[in-house]
Order: sequence, then structure tokens, then C-alpha cells
Amino acid sequence: MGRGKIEIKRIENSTNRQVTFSKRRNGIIKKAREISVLCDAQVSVVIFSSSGKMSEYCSPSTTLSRILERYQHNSGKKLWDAKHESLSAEIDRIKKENDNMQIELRHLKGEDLNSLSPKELIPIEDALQNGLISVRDKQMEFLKKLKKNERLLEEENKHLTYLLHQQELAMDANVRELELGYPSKDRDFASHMPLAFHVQPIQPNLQENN
Amino acid sequence: MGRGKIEIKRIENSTNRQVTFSKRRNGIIKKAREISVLCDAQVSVVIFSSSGKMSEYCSPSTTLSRILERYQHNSGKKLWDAKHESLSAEIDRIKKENDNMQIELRHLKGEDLNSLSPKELIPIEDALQNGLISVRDKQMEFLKKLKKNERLLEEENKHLTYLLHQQELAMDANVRELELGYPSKDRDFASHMPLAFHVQPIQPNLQENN
DNA sequence: ACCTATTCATAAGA
DNA sequence: TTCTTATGAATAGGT
Repeated sequence: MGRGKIEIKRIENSTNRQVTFSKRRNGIIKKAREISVLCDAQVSVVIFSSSGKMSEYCSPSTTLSRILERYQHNSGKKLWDAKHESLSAEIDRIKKENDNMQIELRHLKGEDLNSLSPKELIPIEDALQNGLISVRDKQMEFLKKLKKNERLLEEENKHLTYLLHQQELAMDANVRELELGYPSKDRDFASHMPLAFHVQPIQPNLQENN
Repeated sequence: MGRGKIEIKRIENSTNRQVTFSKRRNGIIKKAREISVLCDAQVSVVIFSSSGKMSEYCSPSTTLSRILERYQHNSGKKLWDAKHESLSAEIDRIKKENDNMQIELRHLKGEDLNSLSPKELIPIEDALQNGLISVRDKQMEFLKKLKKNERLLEEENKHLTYLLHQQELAMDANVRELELGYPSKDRDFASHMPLAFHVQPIQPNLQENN
């Protein structure tokens, strides 16, 4: 049906192939729609062109899902059960892993020990002891850090107190100068002080280590 | 196309409908096969007649499953949503649970403690200590049971030794009787002994408690 | 996308 | 169901 008969084999000319695809795809979908209506049939058509473009038709009385459900029931072939089963298998695998960890956790917490032999208790005791040592080491580490911080803060405190005292002395001297008759509009005390008296933290990187 | 034009609406005559279905179904499947070959397309057609008979076509280069996989990927529609989705959700849930347990286990084993604050170390320490107490209680329990068994065994030993001694005495007496001229073909010593001397374990339910 | 000669699909009847 | 065949539909190749 066309200007000439064509052989049913792959159309090598890409443009031609694309054009023919469009026309015939429309034809198929039209026919699908027609048979649906004329014959009360449930039809699903899914087409991918060689360039990957998808077209579909599904009878209005149903859905693709329902057609496929029926397909599986009718043909006995499994469409998605494979994936389905692999998911189930993974669930089982993870659940098993889960159970094992749960048991290990319970044992470490001293629960369900009745099912264990004395021999099995030993590695648990060891693990607990090692864990306890690690946790206490870590706590000790924190304690040391806190003490170190405390010492540094005390030092800084001392330094600041010293600076404060020096500053008071300098201010007193300044006031006395004013009282002794050296009037000045300049109220910037800092500019009259030796450079070293400007307050600076001596431990700028000190952290609280919460 | 035919002896007369027909309207596209349900064919009421059942026989006619069935005949038309057959012809048009063949036509669609032929067209599907042709577009597959001509245009290098992947096509899937599934048709159910109103009487429930199924027909299908699928391009030889692929399978219905793969086409549907591609369909879902391409359209974003889910065909086997409910089951699939819920399984995936469960996997996620269990994996999360798994991760939490894994972290808890690692902490109890004294690993990955650097990410914890001193405040978080305390419940871990408590748990370890409680676990250790439980495990050692259990070990102590075993020890006590062993000691108790030992004591019982010793007692039984003593008893058996006593019985053995009594038996020896009885045998000696028997031998002496024979030597003193009371010959007898009866060699069943036990039948000559008082009933209480038959050896019986006194702790039949004693277990080894491995 | 449109055109149209030609082939194809199929409705109706047997 | 299958065959036949007149007829309308689909479409290949060209524009």
C-alpha cells in the first residue's frame, strides 16, 4: 500500500525509516483503538522507536497495569516477580543480619545470657572489658583536655588581672597630671599608654571542647 | 476497507464481533511485526478479546519485561507500584535500623568514640558496666553449679566406695563359706546380698552442664 | 506536512 | 473457520 511494494526488512535510510515509523505507528495505534471499540477488546500497545521515543496505547476501559496483571495470570509468565523476589531476598538477608546484631547487642547488654555456654561468655566479657577501657580512656582524654584548658584560662586570667592593674595605675597617673594643671581636650587614654598595655588575648585558639 | 464502510462503534452482533476481532487482531500483530523489522523498533502488543482470549506480540530483539522496564523509566509511571514500593520502603527501614545497631555496637566495642561528647559516653559506660556485671554474674552462677556438682559427685563417690567395700566383705564371707565346706553351683553373688547393696546412682539427673 | 498512486486490510457473503 | 472479493484504508515515495 503505497507507491510501490516494499520488502519487509530494515529500512537503511535513516530519514525514511523515521518517517515510515511515524506513519505506521499512527496506523497501529489507530487500529488498536478501533479494535478496542469495535470488538470490546482490551488492548495495550507500547512502541519504542529506534531513536528511543516511546508511544503507547491502552484501551480506555482498563490500565496497562491491569492488562499486565491479566497477562501474567493468563500466560503464567512472570513479568516483575523476578525483581520482586530479589527484593524479598534482600529483605531476608538484611533481616538476618539485623537479628544477629540484635542478639550480639542483647548479649553485650547482659540480656539472654541463659542460652550461652561459659565458653561463649568469655569473648563477650572480653569485648565488654575492652569497650569499657576504650570509653574510659576517651573520658580521661576529655578530662585532661578540660584540666589543660582550665590551667590556660587561669594563666590568662592572671595576665589580664596584671594588665588591668597596670591600666589603673596609668589612669591614676593621667588624672593626677590633669589635676596638676596640664589641661587637655584629648580624652584618648589609650594613645597615652605604652603599646604593651593594649589588651590582647594570649590564647586566641583556646577551645571549649564540649 | 471492505465491502462497505463501517462506523467505529461496538459491533453488537456477537459472531460478527468475534470474526472482526480475529481479522483485526491478526492485522495489528502483522503491522507490529512489520514496524519492528522495517524501523528497528521495539514493540509490545497485548490484546484480550471480549471473551477473554489473549494474544500478544513482542519484538524478537527484546522481551515484554524489558519493554515494560523501559516504559516505566521513560514515562515515570509505576506499573507494579504497591508491592514493589512497599518492599523498597521496608528495605530502607530495615537498613536504617541496621545502621543504628551497627553504630551502637561499634560504640559498645569502643570504636568510633571520637564523634561522641562526654555526655554521650556516660550511658555507654553504664551499659558496658551493667553488661559486664551480668556476664560475670552468669559466670559465677556456672561456677557455683560446677562446685555443687563437684560436691555431689564427691558424695556419690564416697557412697560408691562404701558399697564397694561392703561388697568385698560379702564376697569374702561367701568365699569363706565355700572353703568351710558349703559347696554351691550358684555363682550369683548378688542374689545372696541384701537388696540395698545393689549399686544404683544416687543422682540420676546430675548433668555435666558444659 | 501534504499528495496520491498503489498496495493492503478487511466487511460481507458464501 | 476459511475463502473470496469489492471496497475503503494505509502508506511509500515524492514534493
